[in-house]
Amino acid sequence: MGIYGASILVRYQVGRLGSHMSMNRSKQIGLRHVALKLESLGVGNTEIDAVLNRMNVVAAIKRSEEIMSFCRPAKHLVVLLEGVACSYERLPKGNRQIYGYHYAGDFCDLHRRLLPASGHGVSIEAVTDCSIGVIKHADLEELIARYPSLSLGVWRSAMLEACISRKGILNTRRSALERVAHLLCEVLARREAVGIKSPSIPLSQTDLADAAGLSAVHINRTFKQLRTLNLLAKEGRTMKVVDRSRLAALAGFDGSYLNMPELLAGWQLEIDAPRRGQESSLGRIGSQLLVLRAV
Amino acid sequence: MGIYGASILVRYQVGRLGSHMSMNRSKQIGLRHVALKLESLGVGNTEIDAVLNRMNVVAAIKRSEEIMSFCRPAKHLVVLLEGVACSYERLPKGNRQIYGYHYAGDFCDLHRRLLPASGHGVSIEAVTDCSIGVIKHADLEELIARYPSLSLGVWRSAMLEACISRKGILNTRRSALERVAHLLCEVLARREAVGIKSPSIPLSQTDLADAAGLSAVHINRTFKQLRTLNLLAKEGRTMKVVDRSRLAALAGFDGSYLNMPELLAGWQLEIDAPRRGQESSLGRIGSQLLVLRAV
DNA sequence: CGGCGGCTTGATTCGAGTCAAGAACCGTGG
DNA sequence: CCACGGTTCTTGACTCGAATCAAGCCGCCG
Repeated sequence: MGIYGASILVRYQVGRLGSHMSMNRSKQIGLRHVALKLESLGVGNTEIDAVLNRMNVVAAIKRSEEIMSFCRPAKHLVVLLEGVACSYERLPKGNRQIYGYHYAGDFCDLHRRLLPASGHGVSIEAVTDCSIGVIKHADLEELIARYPSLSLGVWRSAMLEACISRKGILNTRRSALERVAHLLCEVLARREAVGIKSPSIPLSQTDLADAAGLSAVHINRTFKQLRTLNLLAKEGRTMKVVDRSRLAALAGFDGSYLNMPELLAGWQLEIDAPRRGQESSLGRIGSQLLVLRAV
Repeated sequence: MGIYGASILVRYQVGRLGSHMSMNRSKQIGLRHVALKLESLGVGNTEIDAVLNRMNVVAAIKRSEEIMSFCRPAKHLVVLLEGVACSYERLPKGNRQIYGYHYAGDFCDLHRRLLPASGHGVSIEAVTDCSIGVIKHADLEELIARYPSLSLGVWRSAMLEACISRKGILNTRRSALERVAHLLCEVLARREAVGIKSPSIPLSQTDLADAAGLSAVHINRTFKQLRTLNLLAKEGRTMKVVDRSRLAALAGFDGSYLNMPELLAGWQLEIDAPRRGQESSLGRIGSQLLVLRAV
């Protein structure tokens, strides 16, 4: 694929990089993720190469650090190379709403150049230790002008964000149990897409509460409920998803909106797998719970 | 500006067009809206002309009709020329969630071509009588490849949708009163952007309930409350906004996310206008209400 | 005239938030 | 090794906002 074709200028943020990771390896893995992401957006190999060639800073961000504050005054677009970040906004009360999680390969602040006013108030924070790369807005725009497939790709990427946000809105209409289940399914699916197949979810309950729009206390109770249903289990400090397909069934999760063709097999059709001819009961939580309990 | 420069091929959908409107006039107004929209997205005049030249069907849709079902099998992109539509999705229970309203000049189904799977489940319905135009996906993509400013524009448009959806998520965290106020402010602002300056809102309470994510009953009660606060008034069948700035203050509405530079003067700064030095109380509804009542 | 869709209102239920206190689990430094 | 302060998790009791159920009303159109 020629991903690492040309020489890539990498400058290290002195003293910020975790000492344990090999920089070359880290860089390569990160760039591969960007390449995969672009590929999933329909961008051609030539264009991917061109983008990677312009990416010229890599820095490490520690857990719970603000990512955007790191590169003022925003002449660059930030790309996540490794780790998980989240974009969020704070309500007047202090309360934060997490809009979504970003994974390796994702563009973090597409809005900043295009619609500075619209993105006002949105911040991005590292949920785990992260490494990021940047690309100059001017460079990216030049490439977009040159390569139609790239312009389709970034368009698609923005559209995808919109679709995911819409699903988020839809999700607020569900009960807490379904909502949390849906959120977990989404997180799991997106992690798999970047190659993390572990069923453990490295997010604190507070994080998940802010993402689901529920109070931390109620998230906790919901988890307890999911545990008694044998869908989740404790694993030391973090949660582990025990039964993905039943979790997806409970959530009514259909991952097709995530635009990950290669993953759909595992998720899409399991929703009505458990029962035939009784689909009407699947929609209702009350009876749904009873079914799951009985089995 | 040369909007109507070249000859525009317009074919009428026989028998569907409302007999009372003059087609030429309707067509021109609609196209002007598309031009304004594209302009607000930063698209140049040459490109706007090129897009308008490829738009070649105009049809009328009556209130509460499904717009998407009208043009299968989706080789075209649908553009709203006149009227208001809404995109929505239905929950398993039958319950519908309105994602947002579309106004004259908006693209309705950007996702269908780019991310068919992601947009699955989303429908678009005419809220008032509408007229629509279409443009072939192939044509649009050809233009995008040719004109960088157009590709930035559609990118921006998708991004804008994402930002608006995000605000929608944020909105679900507010109380019903603030939420409804915010929704009304958004509707008002977007209507103004397309030249409708009337303070009356032509949406049924059910529509607003589905958009706000509240039950119709509770929307009604909230309206009553807003009326006793002298923010709203009944005007025959529909609602009329009496005091825009106090409504915006109550909602904590900052319209800048809507990307409408020309409108910001009227909205942006009024939020903390009523009181100085007491900003802390503005965030809290309880006291906020008392303030409003006292005045 | 009747019927129907949208609005209005009351009574009741219930899910989720808030408050508060305790327990388990860090990482840190003595 | 243990003592510590600080998160994060857990649980209970209470409150409250919004959904639901139910009924009556208004205005419209056939």
